[in-house]
Amino acid sequence: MNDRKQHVVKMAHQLFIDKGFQSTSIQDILEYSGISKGTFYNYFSSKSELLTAIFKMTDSELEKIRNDLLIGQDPADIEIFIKQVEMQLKTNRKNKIITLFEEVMISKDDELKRTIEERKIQNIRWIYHRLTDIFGIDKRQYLLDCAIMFMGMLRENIKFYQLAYESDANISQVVRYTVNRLVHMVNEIVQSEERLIPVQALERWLPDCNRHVRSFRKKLLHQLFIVKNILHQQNNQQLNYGDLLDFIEEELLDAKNPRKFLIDSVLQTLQTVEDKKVQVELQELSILVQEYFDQIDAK
Amino acid sequence: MNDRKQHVVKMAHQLFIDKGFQSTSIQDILEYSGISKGTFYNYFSSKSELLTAIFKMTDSELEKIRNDLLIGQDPADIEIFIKQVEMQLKTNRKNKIITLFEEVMISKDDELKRTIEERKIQNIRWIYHRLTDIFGIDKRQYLLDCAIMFMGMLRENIKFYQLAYESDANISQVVRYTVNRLVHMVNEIVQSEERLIPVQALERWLPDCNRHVRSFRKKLLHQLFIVKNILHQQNNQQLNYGDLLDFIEEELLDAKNPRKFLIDSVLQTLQTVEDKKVQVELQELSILVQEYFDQIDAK
DNA sequence: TATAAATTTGTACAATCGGTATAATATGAT
DNA sequence: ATCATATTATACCGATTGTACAAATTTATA
Repeated sequence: MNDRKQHVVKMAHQLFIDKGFQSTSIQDILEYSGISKGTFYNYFSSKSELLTAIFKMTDSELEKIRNDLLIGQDPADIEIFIKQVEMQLKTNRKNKIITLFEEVMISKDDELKRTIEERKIQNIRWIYHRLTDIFGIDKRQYLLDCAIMFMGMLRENIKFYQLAYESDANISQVVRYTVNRLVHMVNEIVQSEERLIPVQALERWLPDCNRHVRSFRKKLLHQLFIVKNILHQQNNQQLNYGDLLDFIEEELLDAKNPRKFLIDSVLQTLQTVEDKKVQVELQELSILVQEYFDQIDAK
Repeated sequence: MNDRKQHVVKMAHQLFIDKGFQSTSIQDILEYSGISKGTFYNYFSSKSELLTAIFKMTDSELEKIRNDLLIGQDPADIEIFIKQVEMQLKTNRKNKIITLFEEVMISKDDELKRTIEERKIQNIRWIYHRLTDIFGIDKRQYLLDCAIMFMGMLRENIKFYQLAYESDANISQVVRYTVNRLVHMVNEIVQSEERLIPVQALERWLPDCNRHVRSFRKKLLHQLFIVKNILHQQNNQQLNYGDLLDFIEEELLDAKNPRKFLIDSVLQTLQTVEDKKVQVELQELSILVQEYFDQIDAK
């Protein structure tokens, strides 16, 4: 994305946070970010499209934060999950994401609505995935229901807790309370063997068109996570390895035209790590990258 | 409320259901209900005020349905609670209340936002009250938390269940599943003695200005309920007694200028029931009515 | 450097929206 | 019949999103 365009997105986001989506006119955005109307409609076809750009940015931010919290940790440790949820709530509040979500579910733009809906589903999906880490994959039949109800409880608890305590609200207390309920609920549901929504529905909810892209994203992030994790466990002295991996992630997922030669170069540098396990996983990563560029060339 | 005005409210509601609030222009409403712009702004000061009128109508409808389901039943019977919740969901869906809610939380009209917020709190309050009926008043310290979480679970469950089954969605299955979770959760929370939000907050959330009005409404509905209940238990042959009680309710709560002489007359007719208990409760009712008119005269 | 291509600007414009104002007309009660 | 009230039709205001387009500016390329 263009630097200038990026700048407009940032400025608009700030305005949305301050004044809300509906109350911010396009004229406001033009003045605040110092561009003309023509340029705006050159970048975005509408105010809604600008908003989706903002969502994509905050999505990436959130995913990164979440993953970083997992590095070098046991995925089954529920304390890590709690921290992740807290961070999610914090960044969402910083970006006023929830307000923007609700504000948008009204708009006539069906495309935008679909985007929001998909984001919510992705979130449920992430929670479901983490619950399988924590409670064991053998309980997966019940864990989608649990993820859904956890989201509902958490949302409503936060809302009324804030209403009760206003500025003194201590969100982490709410998270802990809700997680405690969740733990008991999982046990109870597993025992009762009651199910509401089949896990298979999760895949059906996500549109086919993006499946390949998402699939690649997921695989890549997973593989990067594995490598980072190994390096972390070894407490590797050369810290810039982490930066190199971050660079690969950014270049592949965010850049418009990822520079293959650069990524190849970085991978080669990483291969100098004298560790069998790391080398094996890096090989996997290289294959993924190769597949990705093959796919681009095919188009 | 004027017949004509009522008609406009109905027509507008239909349009909102079909097209949504934002997408329905005032011009649409004028054409659909066959009035002029001047008349519209004579009836309502804004589109928002029209919406609050709709909410008030559906509120009354819901309250009536709920109460009728309780008549002649044991309040501690959880099956009645389930039926009440199902009916609530049904009428809400019929009136597209939830969609309208969400659509409005965006608007710049703070007064309207406050109205919606209050409605949600009233709903939590009702659930809390019913939970004390079902699980016992001694557990009340924990039942507000339970009511809040129940709402959250139910809402999210319905959303994703509908996403999974679309038109085949069987809401009562969702309600039953969620209530089952609730029952176990109540036991678990009582045992753990964990609390999140103090019950006292419930009263603080509601604005003082309406307290007297709400208080009267509540008392009146309660007293009417008692009388209806006694009559029902006796399986009284004269069915029009129920109609007479309904009339009192409508005249007092919905009419602009309740006709005291009519209500007095109806009360006199009811006093002819030859039953000590009914007569005592009717006396209570008469006192309430008297207090109400005293209050009006004082203004 | 010169020229062509792409981008950006400024502004005018159309259409729609919620809401105000008002003069003319219709309705209804006494 | 009269007079207050309710209703209508219409013009208008300011703000909004979005389009159109010629002129100016920046960028890439030869």
